[in-house]
Amino acid sequence: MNIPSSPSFRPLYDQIKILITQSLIAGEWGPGDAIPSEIDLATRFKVSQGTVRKAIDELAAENIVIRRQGKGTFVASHSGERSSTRFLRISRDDGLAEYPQSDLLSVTRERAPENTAALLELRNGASIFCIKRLLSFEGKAQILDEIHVPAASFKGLDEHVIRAYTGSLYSFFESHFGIAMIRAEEHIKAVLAGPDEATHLKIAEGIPLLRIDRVAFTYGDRPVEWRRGLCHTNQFSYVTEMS
Amino acid sequence: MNIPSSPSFRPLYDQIKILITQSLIAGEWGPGDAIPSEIDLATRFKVSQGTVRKAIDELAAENIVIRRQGKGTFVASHSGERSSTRFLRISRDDGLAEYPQSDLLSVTRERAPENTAALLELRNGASIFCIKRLLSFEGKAQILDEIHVPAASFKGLDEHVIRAYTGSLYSFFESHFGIAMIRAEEHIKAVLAGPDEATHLKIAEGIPLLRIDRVAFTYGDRPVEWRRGLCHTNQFSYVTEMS
DNA sequence: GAGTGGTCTAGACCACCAA
DNA sequence: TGGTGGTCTAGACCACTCA
Repeated sequence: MNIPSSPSFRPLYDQIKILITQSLIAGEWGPGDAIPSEIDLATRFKVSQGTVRKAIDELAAENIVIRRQGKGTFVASHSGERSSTRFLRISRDDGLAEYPQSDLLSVTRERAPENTAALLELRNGASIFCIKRLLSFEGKAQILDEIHVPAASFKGLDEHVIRAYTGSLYSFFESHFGIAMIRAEEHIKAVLAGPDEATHLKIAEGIPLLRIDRVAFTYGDRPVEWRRGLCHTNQFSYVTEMS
Repeated sequence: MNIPSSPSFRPLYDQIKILITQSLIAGEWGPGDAIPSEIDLATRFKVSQGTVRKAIDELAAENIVIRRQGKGTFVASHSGERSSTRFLRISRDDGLAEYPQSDLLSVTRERAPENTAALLELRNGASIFCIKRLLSFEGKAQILDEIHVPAASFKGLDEHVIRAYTGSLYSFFESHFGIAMIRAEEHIKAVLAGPDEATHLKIAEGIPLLRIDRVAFTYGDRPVEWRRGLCHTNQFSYVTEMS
């Protein structure tokens, strides 16, 4: 009879992966920073380089970390021209990529209603910030966003700090609150433009829009943002790939 | 083993990966089949098991092949309850998963117009099949599909063969034409239901719908299907994940 | 128990980058 | 030139499956 020493087998590299993730949660290395070299981590954790390598390989596959041959391994970030478009799935039908301009409409503090609280794993009525903004491509308004984040994690957020920042919202979240978005789930429906959307997107009521609901997660799969985007898709499409 | 240094460096495992892919294209192993064991492939290609392993790891990451510990490595297939939903991103808001029922509307032979030909990499006017069908969840029509495939690759396709088959369309393509879909790109817009959609989906004209355009690819990134789905999203959503 | 994929190691060497 | 990630090997052993 073989009694398994532990209820479930856990490979070494998986444990290493967890340890690295914990260091990321603890903020030992922030977005954009280099993490220690494979050899350093191998000696720190007392395993072979190959084992550390496999752990980092998986983190890289999840876009939590980025490898650069000859330079090192870096914590993924939403800063920089390339990475700022990482979570932006809307693109022009003619394929020309362009980063949208963001116009802030309002920042308010609210109490989380039931469904918002559930999605962000907060208690009902918890304090949240609600950011409304308009994304425009080539000066034409295309997306009306309503973004909700827990106030507890984003202390000090207000209209002025956001306006003072140039760059993507997630890049702003990283640099001001140390919160890195690493994964997101989206649920998409087709809806009709109401009065509010019609005004901001400068279209007629009744025009069809994509309603894109997103929950975004940080390290440890902790949900930290819920947003709803209403997107005018006359010259734009939501692009996905699957395999 | 000595690799001659060529203008661009190509790792051994990458070459192995290409060789395996070529065997898949040649039909040496079909969907659902087991491919040779890592050791067998290692001796066949005269490399170490670790190198074959890395090649297969990548193929597995792309869902081209599926590893099963203790059993072997198998060519990915759309047959079977689990895999038939692999490319279906529409799901009920309440989370209950259910495989839709398909009602065939028509199968016609047509000449590819310019844009269809371009997407499928055919010459203008090439012969294609056009399949129209209705997908229903719990008896309620939700998606109106129009599917285009090159006639040259799907010889003998007609209404009767499709009707005689029970199972997903991609499963049918695999078993009857040996064509396995391994990757797809989708472009999504919001549109209004026209007369045709209204009739089939039993809704009023002007109801907002998702218009989902897909190009699907086989081994070697060869496009073999273009489809447009019009989807009623009252109780359903298109679900995606990103990282 | 034989065969498969999965883990882990140790070591050699290559490609890339920066100083 | 030294450090980093990337490749490749050979071998030992573990976990899983099935006959």
